[in-house]
Amino acid sequence: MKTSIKEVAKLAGVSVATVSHALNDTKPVRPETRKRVVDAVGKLNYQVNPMARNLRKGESKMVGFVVANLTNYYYHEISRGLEERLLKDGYRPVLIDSKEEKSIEIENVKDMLASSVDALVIAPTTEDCSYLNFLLQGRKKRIPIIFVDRKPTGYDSDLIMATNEHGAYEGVMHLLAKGHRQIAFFGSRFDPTMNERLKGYKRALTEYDVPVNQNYIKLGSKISVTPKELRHGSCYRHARDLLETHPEVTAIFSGNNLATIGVYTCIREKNLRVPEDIAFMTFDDSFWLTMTTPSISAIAQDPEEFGRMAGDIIFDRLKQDPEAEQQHLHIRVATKMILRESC
Amino acid sequence: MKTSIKEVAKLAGVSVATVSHALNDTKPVRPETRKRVVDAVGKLNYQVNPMARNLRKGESKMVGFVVANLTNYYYHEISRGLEERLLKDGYRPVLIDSKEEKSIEIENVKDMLASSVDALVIAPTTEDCSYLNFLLQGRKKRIPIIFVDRKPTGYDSDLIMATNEHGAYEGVMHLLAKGHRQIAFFGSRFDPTMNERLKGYKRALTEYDVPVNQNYIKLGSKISVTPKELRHGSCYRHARDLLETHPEVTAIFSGNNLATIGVYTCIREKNLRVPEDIAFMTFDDSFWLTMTTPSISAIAQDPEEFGRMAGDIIFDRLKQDPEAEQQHLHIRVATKMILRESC
DNA sequence: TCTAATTAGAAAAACGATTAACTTTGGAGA
DNA sequence: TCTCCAAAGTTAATCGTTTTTCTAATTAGA
Repeated sequence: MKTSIKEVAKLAGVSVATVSHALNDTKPVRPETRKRVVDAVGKLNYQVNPMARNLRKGESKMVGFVVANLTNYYYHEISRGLEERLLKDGYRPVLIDSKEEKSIEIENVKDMLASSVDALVIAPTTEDCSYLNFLLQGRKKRIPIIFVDRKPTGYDSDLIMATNEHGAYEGVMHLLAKGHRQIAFFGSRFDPTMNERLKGYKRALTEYDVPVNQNYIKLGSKISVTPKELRHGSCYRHARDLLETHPEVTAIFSGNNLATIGVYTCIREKNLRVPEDIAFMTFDDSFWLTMTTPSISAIAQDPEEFGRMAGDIIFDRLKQDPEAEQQHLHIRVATKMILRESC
Repeated sequence: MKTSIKEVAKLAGVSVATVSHALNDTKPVRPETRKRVVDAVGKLNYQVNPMARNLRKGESKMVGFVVANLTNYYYHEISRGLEERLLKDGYRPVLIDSKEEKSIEIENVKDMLASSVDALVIAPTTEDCSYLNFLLQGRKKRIPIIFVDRKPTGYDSDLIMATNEHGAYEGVMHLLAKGHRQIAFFGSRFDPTMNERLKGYKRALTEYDVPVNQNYIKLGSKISVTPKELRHGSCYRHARDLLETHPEVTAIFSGNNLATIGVYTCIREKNLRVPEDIAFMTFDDSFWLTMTTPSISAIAQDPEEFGRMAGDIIFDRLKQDPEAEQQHLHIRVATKMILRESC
């Protein structure tokens, strides 16, 4: 064990209460006494034991971040922003991966609640988050819960996500304006967010009176693997099938970064010229999209900003009276179309 | 607050001690009594409060992972492997970013020790880790400390890292075998690991009787930024300078993934043909190295495996008698050369 | 049948802080 | 001079567990 407040008290010749008050400024302490305490702290290299403090104060200074799929570096970026914001107030994020499995997600949330985190950020795997009602029942103190990236049903709370429908709409409109009419849509998996993007895709087509062809819409399986394995995952196979059976397709809109890895790998292996043979655009920006030849146009989000915003909301909520009826924030962050060489 | 062991005890009509013993199998409990306890637990949806338990037991079930630079997704991969291994035994990693700053690293380690983590994994920013001697002094119970990726001086402990010297040697030998003689070396920053790679580079040159030209060796600054910003960071500028002032250079060996982002961005912007105008090889493999045209050859490590190995060592150490004198493991994991189109 | 050993459970101490409730002292105001 | 209040401490309760120690009851051995 380390040195405790008791030994500090003994060395300083005061009671533990006085040490605590001196250190936390919770009660007036004579300058002379304070000096004795501070000296003792320095001499003993004392640091408070956070477990004892947290147990007593009923808090943990931890924020759980339950991530749908840590394979997706997109979430790491959110985490970066979140961490940056939390550390400013002495809080820490604790990540856990749901691997795109609802059952794991539920376990994760349960686990986090059991660890008595002070707030929870959830990037849900599925739409239905009603399990939260069950998990939270019977709790006296309610904790802030912020959803990011995907909008759940069955449980309402603060929410931060991109203008997915509009972003996809804008991207597909660009492809249409360039003259493309046979445009395919790929997604790494079907979830509420992907659905919004798909809607944007369809709306754009409809606006140009292009019929929606279900054969052009391909959604991958939800297994969670490393990015390297994604190169030849389900999106890769779907892309290969589509390009072989539907050579009339002239453009692809990829619904997210993971799908792009598979689809673009396929395009490369088939030695298709981009954008001449096939135009390409993706949702989500990444540093490597400028390393490809040609560089890849994208509908960009700012995930780090999502993380910082989530942190802001958490501290707002933490400051509020937990009993007060609260209006949930549903924040939509605008996407930005970044045109490069691929379309 | 949530329901505590007290209420379980009351409902089951036993003492808290009995509840604890029944739940932890630390003492024999009559089947009938146990059933009453289990029923009460179920009815109240009771879960132990980990802070109370940890306070009492003097452990935290957390492993601190102090990362040199979380911008580098390489460390996220280590973290993935580590988390996977730790979760199997009910432990959790807690990440913190040192942003390539020694002072931040020291604060982070101090912070982690104060949080009473049960073990520490450190990917150090600097060679000199003697500060640990100071931070650890006066602790009764010593905790396992595992270094990954970079070998420190001033404090000896378990260590896991790649065969950096050999990996770089092998890569540069390949370039030499292909006929290149003017080979540049880029690194994102100078640290012990980069130094090992640089040595491998030099040894290969020497073996071919090629003099080492200091003008061909460029090391970036150590600031920590996002991968997107890295595209035009110090490695980018160094590459631009070198390619303009030393057109005789025909091949580049990049010392790590971050440097590659900058260097390759420059190559692309200059519209140089790879490998005809300039051959390219990098240390560290990434999924996007096959998305570029041409695909990029790499000296691959398996960072996830590093994480798992670190976890294994931690549990070994935790099982050992902490007083026993221990032999520190210095594990070197072999790299693998993956040849693609860039050289 | 009596003693010793075993078993099952309860009581209480401990972990290391915070904090509410007391004590003591000194000074101000009437 | 007396009362009251504020300041600066101390004592003790508390958070929710685990674990040591204690007690009572049962069992085993002779």
